[in-house]
Amino acid sequence: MAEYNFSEIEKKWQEYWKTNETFKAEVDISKPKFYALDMFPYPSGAGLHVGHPLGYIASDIVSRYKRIKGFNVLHPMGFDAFGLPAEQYAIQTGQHPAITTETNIKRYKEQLKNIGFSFDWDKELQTCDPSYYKWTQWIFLQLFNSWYNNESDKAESIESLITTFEKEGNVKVKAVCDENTPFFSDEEWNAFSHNEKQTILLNYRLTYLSETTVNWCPELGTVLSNDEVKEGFSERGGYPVERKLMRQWSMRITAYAEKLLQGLDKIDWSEPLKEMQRNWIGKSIGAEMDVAVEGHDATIRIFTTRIDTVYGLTFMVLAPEHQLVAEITTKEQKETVDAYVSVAKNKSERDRMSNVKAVSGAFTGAYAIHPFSGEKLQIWIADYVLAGYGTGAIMAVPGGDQRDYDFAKHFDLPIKPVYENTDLSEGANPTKEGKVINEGILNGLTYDEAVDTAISFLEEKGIGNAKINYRIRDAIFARQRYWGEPVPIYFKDGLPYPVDAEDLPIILPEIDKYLPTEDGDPPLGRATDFAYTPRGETTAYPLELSTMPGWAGSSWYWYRYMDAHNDKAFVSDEAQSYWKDVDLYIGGSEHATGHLLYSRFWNKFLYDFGLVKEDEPFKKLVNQGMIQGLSQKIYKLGNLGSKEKWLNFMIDGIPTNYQLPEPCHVFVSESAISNFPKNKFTLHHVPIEFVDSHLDIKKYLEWRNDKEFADSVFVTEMGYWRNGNFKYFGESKIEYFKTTSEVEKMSKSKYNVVNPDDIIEKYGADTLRMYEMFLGPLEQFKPWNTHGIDGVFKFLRKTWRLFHDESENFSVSDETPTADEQKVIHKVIKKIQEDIEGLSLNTSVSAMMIAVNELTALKCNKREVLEKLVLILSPFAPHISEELWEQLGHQGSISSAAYPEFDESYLVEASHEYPVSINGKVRAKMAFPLDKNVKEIEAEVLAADIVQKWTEGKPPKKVIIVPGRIINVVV
RNA sequence: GCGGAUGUGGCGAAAUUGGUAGACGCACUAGACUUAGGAUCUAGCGCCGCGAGGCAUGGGGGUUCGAGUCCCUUCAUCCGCACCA
Repeated sequence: MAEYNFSEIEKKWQEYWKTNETFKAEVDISKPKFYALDMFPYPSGAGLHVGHPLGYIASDIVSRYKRIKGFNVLHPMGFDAFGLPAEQYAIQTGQHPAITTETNIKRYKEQLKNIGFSFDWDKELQTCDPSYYKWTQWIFLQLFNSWYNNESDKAESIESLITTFEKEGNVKVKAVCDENTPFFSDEEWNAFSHNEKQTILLNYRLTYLSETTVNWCPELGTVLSNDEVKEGFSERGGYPVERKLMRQWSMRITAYAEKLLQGLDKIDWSEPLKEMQRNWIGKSIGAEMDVAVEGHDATIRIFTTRIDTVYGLTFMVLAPEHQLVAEITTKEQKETVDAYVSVAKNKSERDRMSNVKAVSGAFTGAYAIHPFSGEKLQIWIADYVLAGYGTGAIMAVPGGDQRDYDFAKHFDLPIKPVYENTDLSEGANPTKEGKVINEGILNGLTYDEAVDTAISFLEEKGIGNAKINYRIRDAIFARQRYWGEPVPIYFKDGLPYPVDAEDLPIILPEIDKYLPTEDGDPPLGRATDFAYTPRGETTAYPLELSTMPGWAGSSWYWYRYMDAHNDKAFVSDEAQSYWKDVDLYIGGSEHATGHLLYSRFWNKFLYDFGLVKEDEPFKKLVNQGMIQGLSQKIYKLGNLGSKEKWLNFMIDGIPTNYQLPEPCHVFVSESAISNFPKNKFTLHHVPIEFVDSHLDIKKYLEWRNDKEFADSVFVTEMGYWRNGNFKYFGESKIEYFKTTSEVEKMSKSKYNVVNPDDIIEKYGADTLRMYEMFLGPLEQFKPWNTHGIDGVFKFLRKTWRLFHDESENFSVSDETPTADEQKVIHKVIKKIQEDIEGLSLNTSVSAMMIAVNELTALKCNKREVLEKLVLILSPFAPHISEELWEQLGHQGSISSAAYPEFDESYLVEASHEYPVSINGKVRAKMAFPLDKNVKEIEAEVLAADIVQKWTEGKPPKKVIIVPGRIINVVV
């Protein structure tokens, strides 16, 4: 037997697992289930880097642990395969995105397999596979055919709504629907034409087509949802995004706002993540109120969270887009208002954001009547009031709100205090403390009383009510792109109709070019015969040309893994009743307001129809931190194109000039950078493989592969390198050219990607797995560095040696372990168990190292101990564990073995075994856990309650002592 | 501005949840074995001090017999949202 030969062992066992289908997960009601899920990757062209598997390793450790703990574990992997990068690549190269995607998936799978995950590859899914997206389309149809009933507080079939309309119209219906839906009676409904009915139903459907303001990205040629836009730029590609009015598909996620919020309380997610979702949903409790406009029938409806401050209302502000603006603006003010509106309209989202502090607005010339006091109030428009939130109009209370205050100061509008002891000379007083002053029915009341009183007043007068508002908007659900799921909708008379579920999937058609058509239609407009003939008809109607957004396929995929090959249903009832929900979901926090919110939404919808068993899909969720790369950069004098003739710099404070042989590119070592004037450099990324404490200049130039750079000069603090030769400025000779490094996200363009395959080749997958865990807490962001990896590798080699003698032969003893050996192994069994349950995987690796060190020191080679050691090691380092398990004489995979029980009696400290007595001072023999010595200790009893506990009871069970002092007594 | 998190050696980090701070690993130092060492083993390794000892968990204050841990305050860094009424 040879030394620890990881590559041979790893190959052998990966092969074994594959041929024996070791990790196949089938419904087995005799065992408890455990579902460990990873966020499936989008297979990009750059391949996996060492950061990707971090979460997968963690979930794999838990999966393997749960298996030997007796659970039936579902641990699947698949690919989120539709998306923009493959399509952008297709546009550039003409290659079909399916081919790019397939190639990338193949590469990903190879890389994943090298790491030795216990995935059940039989369950693999790809969102771009028609047998998968058939069911994505099917769920889309369910949403299209549903509405949300606020009365029953769940989604119901659209048929039930039609029945209600036919019987009693929509007046009594409490639905989540378009706010502009007119009221109608049963007679009116029945008198509507077919098309009118369909148009109205769109206001109720949970996926619907409507005219809305969307995020339009001209570069990508598509609309984007709110979570795909970051600070006015597209998340993918970073292109500018505009607001634009378009007829678009949306998902009525707002119907589930309250449930999505409530549900957060019962799931085990990290607090920051829940907070992000709460923030995104943005519930605020307040009131709505109608404010009459002088000389008009129209009233302005406003939303406020501070109805208690209504007496501080001194003017009104409308959003520039508000529909009443045109109507109420006076002739005198028309020009000013129109000008302001058009400026506001043309402001891009970015300009608006960068200009948050600037106060602007225009007076409409109209006046409103204060609903409580009857005072006359000026009506203004301003872009600090958003059309998209609340009612697009506010009551301005400059005494209580800083923005209103700034506005009032700027335009010299009146400011009134609301609460007692308010100083308004510097700013508004937004607090709720004290009593309301100022005249009126709220005078002298506290905040709570004032709110109640004001709302009662509004209700009495019929001009308002309490109101809950949510910030979350319906999600735009269409992309004018090719590489996505076709929307199963056809058009007749310009109205959308669902494709019959029997006719799914609507296959993504082949097209000649992946660009919009000349008419500006999405790329699907290029397809010939992309049409649908409804059952029982002979006419073919055009199908929807948009495709679904990237998040469609990922909003339900965890159910598909349960029953991946079912062609009768998206998941069988049997599989779903067993696997139910995800016990542990690991993935990045960047999906907080996208995937994780949409998934919960779809899940709750499916739950309403009894299609799934749990209303929350992910019981426990952990965000793994990103592993960042350490980029290497070099300084270049001037721009990339510019050449230098002279080197002007300082040495020891003396200005120095060197004439270069001819003008050339000049790179400067980090160590010499301070010799040069500042701000003359540009920084360029260098592939990290050329840097090993210093830059390998030859390799770098070779890589540049550019004649123009061939004679570049590389300046260090002592001289410069050129064409393989070094010229020194003085006596000293230091030739190393230093780069500068920076922690950044790993990416191809920064040349800082570390491929796990390289690590595996050098150290093996088991070392990679353990090292990634050892790096630090799972949730934390951390840069990748290989500095500690030797330590982990040494540990595995040491472990191997416990089982083998000096001549590398397998050698274990059947003798009974000593008490010391038992203590070591039981301590670590307990620790690992606690750590895995708590996902504290970095400390469990440490614990394992300690155990192996201790066993090595004890020269322990007892079978009983080593078997247990292999078992607890197996989730972390499965390959070496399988090999050792086999050498110990076991048949088959270790994953069918049982996790060892720990025996508490080996772990009890000696403390309570020694008699203790009390007499002012206490003498006791105590075991000290850390130095493991039993010492005689003199301790002084200080705390009275301890003395009492001591004297009341029998001999204490446990006494904790630090030198000189008793610190606790467990009776 | 609002919300959330995090601050411990040269570095990654531990700390049984209020009980000997710095486990474990890296780096470093010395020694042993070696033809050699980027192999292995042994010892040392927070700071000050020859020592006894003293000081140390971003800073300041508090509660407690006892605080990295709890409370108040302050500073710094990171993340999310951002004119949300």
